[in-house]
Amino acid sequence: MVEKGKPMREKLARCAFELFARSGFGKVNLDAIAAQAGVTKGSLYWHYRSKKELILAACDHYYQLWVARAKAEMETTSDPIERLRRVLGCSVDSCLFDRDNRVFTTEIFAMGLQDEQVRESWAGFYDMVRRLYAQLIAACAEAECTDTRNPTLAADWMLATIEGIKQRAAFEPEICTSEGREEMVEGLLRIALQR
Amino acid sequence: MVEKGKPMREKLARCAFELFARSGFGKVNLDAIAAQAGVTKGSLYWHYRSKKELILAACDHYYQLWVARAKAEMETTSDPIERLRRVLGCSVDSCLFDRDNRVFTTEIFAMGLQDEQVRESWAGFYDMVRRLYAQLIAACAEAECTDTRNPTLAADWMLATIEGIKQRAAFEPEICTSEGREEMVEGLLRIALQR
Amino acid sequence: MVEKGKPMREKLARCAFELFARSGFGKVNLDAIAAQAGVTKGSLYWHYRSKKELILAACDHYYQLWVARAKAEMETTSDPIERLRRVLGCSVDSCLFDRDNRVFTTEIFAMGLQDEQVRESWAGFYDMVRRLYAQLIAACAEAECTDTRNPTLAADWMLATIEGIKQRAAFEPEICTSEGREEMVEGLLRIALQR
Amino acid sequence: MVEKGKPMREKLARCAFELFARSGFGKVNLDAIAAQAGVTKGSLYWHYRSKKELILAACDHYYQLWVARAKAEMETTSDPIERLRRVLGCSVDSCLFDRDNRVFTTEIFAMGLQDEQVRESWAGFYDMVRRLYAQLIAACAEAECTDTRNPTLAADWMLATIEGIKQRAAFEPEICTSEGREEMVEGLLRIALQR
DNA sequence: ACAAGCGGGACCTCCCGTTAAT
DNA sequence: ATTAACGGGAGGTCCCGCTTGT
Repeated sequence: MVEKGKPMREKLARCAFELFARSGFGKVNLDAIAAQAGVTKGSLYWHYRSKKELILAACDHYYQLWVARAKAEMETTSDPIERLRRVLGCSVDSCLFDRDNRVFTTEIFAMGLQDEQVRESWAGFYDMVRRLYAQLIAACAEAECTDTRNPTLAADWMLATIEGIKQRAAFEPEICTSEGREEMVEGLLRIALQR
Repeated sequence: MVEKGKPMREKLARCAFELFARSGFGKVNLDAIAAQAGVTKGSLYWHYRSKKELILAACDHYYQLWVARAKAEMETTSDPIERLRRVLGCSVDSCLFDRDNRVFTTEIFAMGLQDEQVRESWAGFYDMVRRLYAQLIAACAEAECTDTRNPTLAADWMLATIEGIKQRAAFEPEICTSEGREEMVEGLLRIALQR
Repeated sequence: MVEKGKPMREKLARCAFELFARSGFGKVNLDAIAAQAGVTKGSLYWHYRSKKELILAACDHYYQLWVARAKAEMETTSDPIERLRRVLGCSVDSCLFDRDNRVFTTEIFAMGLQDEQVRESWAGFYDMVRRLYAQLIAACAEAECTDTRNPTLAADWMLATIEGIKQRAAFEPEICTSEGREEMVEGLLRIALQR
Repeated sequence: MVEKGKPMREKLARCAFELFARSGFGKVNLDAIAAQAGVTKGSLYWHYRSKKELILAACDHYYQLWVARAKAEMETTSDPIERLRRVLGCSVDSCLFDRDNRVFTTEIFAMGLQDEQVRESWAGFYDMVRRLYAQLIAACAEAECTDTRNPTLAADWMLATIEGIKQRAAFEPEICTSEGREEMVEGLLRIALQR
């Protein structure tokens, strides 16, 4: 079973994502990505016209992964607060325990500061995440369990804090425990629901 | 006055910082840094034996800049809350209006994920910043103007949020206004003082 | 006929050998080798990932040359002593009249003192040469024309002396004549056959 | 006691010799040599005008060492054969047990193939060594203990074999034992005295 | 769609020799 | 005699993107 149906284009994007997420854009060359996908660079250039295109494809791959994970988490419960808590837990897990996620998102952020297209790509993803969190927060408000007046604003503050947690996790391994995770999730919930 | 007394070593570190902060580590080559300092690459090698050494020197330069700015801000008032507010304002300004600061810190963070020495360097700076904020927050508590029980914890959450603000600023230019600045500062004050 | 069939990889090894044998490893750069082979340094990198790999390839090329020459010489006669004499003559010729051979083998020997891989490569070749000479000497003994008891030992002493002849040839051009050659060959035969 | 009387020029030559003998000419830079001598490169260039001059000075230093060792060995006995045996033992020791000696002489030999001055320098030393050995061999003949007719020729063959022993020692550590040493010395004596 | 090979160039590393000052 | 600092440049490593052929 050599991965039929899934065309090579997607496989290359996935392999690119995996390697980029391990070592960053600068340290991964196109030969390595092609080799990881079982082809050569010439083939890679048939699917993508440049390294940057491949980076953007890796981003899209990452966004899809994120959405799939969030959706899966949301379908496990119908209680608004629990739902928010679980998606938050998902985000916190990525920050605390998933080094690849830290590397990839940081690389994207750094490149986005210099490159318009990458910035737009990431901004679109960020908006989507914000909308999703705002909806989750609004659902909590509707359930009368909180008095949140501006869900989008609450989501902004919460997302900002998540970014900082990701950074702390990289430099303070001691917070990357299950206890730390619970603290972070509850703290973020307080910010989100403005309790 | 062609900068005597300050040796070339520091000038190189400063030039390196400035170029790195504009374009990132990957896009700045040693020739450019040497040229900016008015010497050649051969001379640069006499002061720093590798690009990484130069990066670390640029970091130290950045840390000194940060400390100098924070100290200058702190000396403008003796009121604890106002003092915290002003240092926070300083941090927020860096995030919202100083693109170079965003680029440089992000590059450092990204590199720190791959390199032990850079990670340690940044971790040391981060600890220093945290201690400073914790002191400022504790001073507010002592002045009985708040009931903050754990200044270090409060500083952690606040710093995390600042990181996120930096990221948002990169992708949402619309928040980079003086009104946005005031909102951010007040919001961070609330987090710091747990009101 | 621009050398088809023989892939570029071998052509590069041959060009590398020729240039190395003329000027030594240190004075030959990869651009020169690539240019000699009619390609650029970028292409060279596709075939060999480092200068050292190329050096080892040049060694292998040299070994093949040596073997081909020895075999050709051996096929010219079936008399054991004459056969030994001719192979010896081949070796002596290399020492006395082939400056490239002197340069290349000396460079390899010098590098072998510092580098494990080169040392192993050369040691393998040396063993092969020793076995070949031991066989030739043993064949002479079998033909009852001598009382050599230990062909390998005899080969060792003989090869050692050949090395010294190579060195003398470099510093005493006056011994590099056809008369000198005959003296050397006969002297080495005496050592080999322990007469 | 910081080495008075001996001027820095000689100290530099000695340090150069030691470093060259460890790593070869190519891998030792002038800064390292100066540092080893406790000065800086600028000072080195006051004493020597180029790296090559320093190499030639290191050669002279080596020649002096060799002569001193040989003389010391010769003064331990007055018996001609024993005297020859002891000087030979000295040479064999250098080949078998002194890696630095192997490295340095090989580097000199390799460089001599490309550089006229180095070649002349080494040739002069080689002649001196040959004359010394020829005298020792002639002394044995005078003592009627052998029928050597041409001491210089005998010395040539013997020295050639010594070179080969040096090379074998580099690639066959198993011959570098005290038993191996005795075999070599006796074998070389047979060659020298044409027994 | 894919493979092999190639072209061109950027960049870091490294080092020799020089100079101004002491 | 000695030092800090510098200039200039060579060379190995590395990689992106292209071409050709199948």
